[in-house]
Amino acid sequence: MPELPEVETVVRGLRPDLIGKTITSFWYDWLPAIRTPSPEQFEARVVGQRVEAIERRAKYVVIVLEDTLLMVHLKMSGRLYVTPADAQHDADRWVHVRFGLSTGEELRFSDARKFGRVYLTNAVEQVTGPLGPEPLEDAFSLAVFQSRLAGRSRLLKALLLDQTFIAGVGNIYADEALYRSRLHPLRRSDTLTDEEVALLYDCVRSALRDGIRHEGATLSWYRKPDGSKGSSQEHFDAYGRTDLPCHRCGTPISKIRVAQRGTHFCPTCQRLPSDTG
DNA sequence: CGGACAACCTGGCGGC
DNA sequence: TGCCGCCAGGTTGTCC
Repeated sequence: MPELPEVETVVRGLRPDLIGKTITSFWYDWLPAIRTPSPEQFEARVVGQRVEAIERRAKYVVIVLEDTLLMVHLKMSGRLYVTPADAQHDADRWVHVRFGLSTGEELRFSDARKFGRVYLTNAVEQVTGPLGPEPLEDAFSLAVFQSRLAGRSRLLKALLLDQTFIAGVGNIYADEALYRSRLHPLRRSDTLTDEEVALLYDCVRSALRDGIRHEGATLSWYRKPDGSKGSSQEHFDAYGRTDLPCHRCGTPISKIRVAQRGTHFCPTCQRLPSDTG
């Protein structure tokens, strides 16, 4: 589910609910969700720890505890939220990890598809492996983008999805960024002009910023920590708009397969140089 | 190095 | 209504 805008929205929503509270218990019912360390170690290291801050790196939620980092990857269908602990028998059938809190509430990790994972670590990179830069940080300048493109030839769609190239872009915002830039998803990265590189750089950032502004996209599973839906999906130009008219030219949006992912684009606005149209 | 593909899981939806 | 096949926001490992 969640890409950078959705994870950022989760992080922002969790802060007021969680910062300053202390974890008093640990429970799980799906062992593979406890990625590292062992459940015994996990419990020993997390109980008694106060939440000092909550951050995001790529698509990971990073909960800063006094002596360790609690990291969560929501993958496709994961949710993370704080709720009164007596709400144990409500409609959420997919809760696999609970952290009891000093307030009598609990931090829940819920995940219908069971792809999501939780981690304890002292170093973010130990969990994430090598990651590209954060696209919305000031340090990610056009010059950085240009230098990361140098000497490689990749399909633009695959490149944007590559977390070691840029961190946080997923299938939705890759399609939206390419639509905005009028670049074809099958375009090779080494065929871009300087102007196109600069345009793509701007479009990736604006697509992500707008996603955050709309508090993420709720397609099926994603919810903000307060349970409400994001509205980013109401503003898509490409993603999920197969056969609907392009917002710029009216041509029906096409859907193809690129990098094994459903890929939506306007065949009129987003031409390959070889297209004679 | 780049890309295809399978695997990890379950739920929702369209088609018959 | 019921069953079936297909699709899904992500990542990782294998193979060519």
